[in-house]
Amino acid sequence: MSDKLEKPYNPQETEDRIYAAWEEGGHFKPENGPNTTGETFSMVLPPPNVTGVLHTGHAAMLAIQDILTRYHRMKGDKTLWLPGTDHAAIATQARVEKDLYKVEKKTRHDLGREEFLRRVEAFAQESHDTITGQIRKMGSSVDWSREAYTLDEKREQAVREAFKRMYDAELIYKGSRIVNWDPRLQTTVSDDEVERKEEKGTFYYLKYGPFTIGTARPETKFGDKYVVMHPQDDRYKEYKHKQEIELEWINGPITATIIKDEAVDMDFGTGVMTITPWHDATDFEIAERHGLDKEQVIDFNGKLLSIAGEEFEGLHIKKARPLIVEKLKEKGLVEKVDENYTHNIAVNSRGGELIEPQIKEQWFVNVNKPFVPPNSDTEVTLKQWMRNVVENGLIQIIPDRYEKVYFHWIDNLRDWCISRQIWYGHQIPVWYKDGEIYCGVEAPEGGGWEQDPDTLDTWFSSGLWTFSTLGWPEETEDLNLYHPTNVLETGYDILFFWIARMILMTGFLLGDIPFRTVYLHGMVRDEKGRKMSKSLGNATDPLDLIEKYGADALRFELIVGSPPGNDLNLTESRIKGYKHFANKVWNASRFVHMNTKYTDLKTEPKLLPQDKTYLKELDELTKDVTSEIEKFNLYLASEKLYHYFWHTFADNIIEETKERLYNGTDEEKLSAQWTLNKILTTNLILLHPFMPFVTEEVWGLLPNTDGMLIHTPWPDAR
RNA sequence: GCGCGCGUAGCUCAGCUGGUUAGAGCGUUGCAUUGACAUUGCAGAGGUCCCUGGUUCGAAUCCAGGCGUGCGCACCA
Repeated sequence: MSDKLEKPYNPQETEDRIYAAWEEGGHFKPENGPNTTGETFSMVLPPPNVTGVLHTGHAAMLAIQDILTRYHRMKGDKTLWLPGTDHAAIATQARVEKDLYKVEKKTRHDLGREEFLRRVEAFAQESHDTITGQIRKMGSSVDWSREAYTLDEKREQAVREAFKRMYDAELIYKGSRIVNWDPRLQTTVSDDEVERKEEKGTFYYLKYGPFTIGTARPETKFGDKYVVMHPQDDRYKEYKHKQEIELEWINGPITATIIKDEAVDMDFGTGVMTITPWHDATDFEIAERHGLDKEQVIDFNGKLLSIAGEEFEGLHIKKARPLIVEKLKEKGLVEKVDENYTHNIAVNSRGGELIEPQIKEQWFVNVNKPFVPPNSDTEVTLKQWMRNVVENGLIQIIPDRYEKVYFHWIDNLRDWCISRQIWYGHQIPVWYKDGEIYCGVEAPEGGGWEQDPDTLDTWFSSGLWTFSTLGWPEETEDLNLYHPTNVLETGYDILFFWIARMILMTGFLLGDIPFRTVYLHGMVRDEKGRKMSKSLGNATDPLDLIEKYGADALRFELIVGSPPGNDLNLTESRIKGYKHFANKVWNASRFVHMNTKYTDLKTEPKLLPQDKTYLKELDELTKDVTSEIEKFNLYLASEKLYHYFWHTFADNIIEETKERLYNGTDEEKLSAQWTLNKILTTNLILLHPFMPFVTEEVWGLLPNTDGMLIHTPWPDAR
């Protein structure tokens, strides 16, 4: 065995073998850990989308979570890190639709729901296999025996149960409201999935009777029969008490009603505007406030309706706009044109298509309706609940500056639109028959019932993740043992999408929190701090980096010098440096091995004062590293270990002991041997969460160690 | 408009609750090394710690203002 300490360290030869030994030995299962403290420690893995492969951001997430997991396992907590993947509904469907069209020039409607879903599932399965392989490559010590999928049968049960309970409590309702409609994907998307993109366009000033109104979208103006002004705008005071005016509009004379509303920004444009309540959220709200008519102008495919007149009906808005502008000009209704107008347009962040607001009947979660949570007798709304649990410290967010961001988001939160007109996802557990409506976990008895064709927003099922994975709605032992989970570690970019929704769901369904601590990591960027993207060509595949430098080195790079919440610029030269470090660990171990292998070091010999000093420093290190990990300062813990190992242990202590090892008395020699072995083995333990592979490999090759390092107890800091 | 972050060596970045000669990786200069390691060691060069003012015995670190830069949210008729 000991001949294996060859040089230099070869991660490629080592890592897969070590991982297999851990996995096959059942070492990731909480039941098999040392479990000496009587405490549990649990985390769920934020399930990666089955839309492709993992990126370096995932790698960072895996590294951080694995460090916490290994630390707690070694410390003696009954430790569960539960893995899984996310069906990602719209993202996955869009991906498959894109491929389908590219390769076969077909749409999902050409295939039909059943066949199309078969294709998506095949794709998801393939993605799943790739992803779980990558998770293994990173060294993640997840309990594969508990692996879950957001769209598997058990999770389906949880989703239906959750839906039914919320429906019965009237927290889920069906209503006609303005939603974000994606005409290409033919589905709604939630407010958080809409992204604002800057676009250069043209701004038209139109003559609207005595007023001038501005618009970037002339094609929506056909039905505009309300003109809105600010009630305090003195420029238009002559109209303050006037209700109606006659004017010439695109398709002839109309009667317009003058509305006064404070939503108008007096400083923008001319301070007067017309509204299109069917296709704009702000306009919709104004119309609601004043009880105005709402008329649809654009259909769900982006084509103009009959309100546009025979001339334009059926035309797609893209084609119609120049024609409409032409007509407006002919009629003398265009007063001014601003060609250099930049504004933000709404696009679907899951597919990049323009969003057209529409009024549509959809399912919503009411965030303002009071309910009584389980285990409680006071009423709260979901909004209040989400705020309370963070405000009163039940949930701690690291870094804490994100608490402010979280509160701000809650303050702006509107009812959550949860229905999607796509096929891949959890179909809504509601059935209809002759005007009757039934909501249940199972389909109703008897024939003639038709299930709602819509599916649920992917975040609805992810919101249940901390407990649906543990067996809920059944009262399982896992649920009792591991919920609430201790830590939820994820990127700050999904604070709203996911964290907030988990808090919401867990609050209503369990009257509890899903986790005690939220650890947010930053975005992984390229060396120059640019976002990694396929189009820039700067996206790095973690597998390539592992191949080149080893998973230990990559993990170290993702941890050292990267405090919670800070973006990290991934630098290859630094990864190389950490590969050197792994090699340093290897070589220092070789040295200790060579000089101790024939010596029995089971009992502590009489130690020289110098060695006692070294061991005292070692205790300091242990104390420091432990406390930094407890405080989630992994970046400091790893840096301290790096420095101690290289510049204290290797550069000083080893150098100093050489003289004694080669020329000292037996007593001096034995003291040095024992000390070196002690320092090395302690460092291997402390380093193991950060660099699991090289440390486990070395541990197995040293003669004075027992068992596997993964289950070796964490040292007490005296 | 509201909020948040960052500005430290040529480059990319650490520096916790203020305390001695300010650190890392890579790069760079010189020397050394045949017995853990050239994936090495030692030594060196290189910094007005963005600017101004304040608090303090003492500030890269705390406070205020400014400049630069990045991000989130809202609005965008």
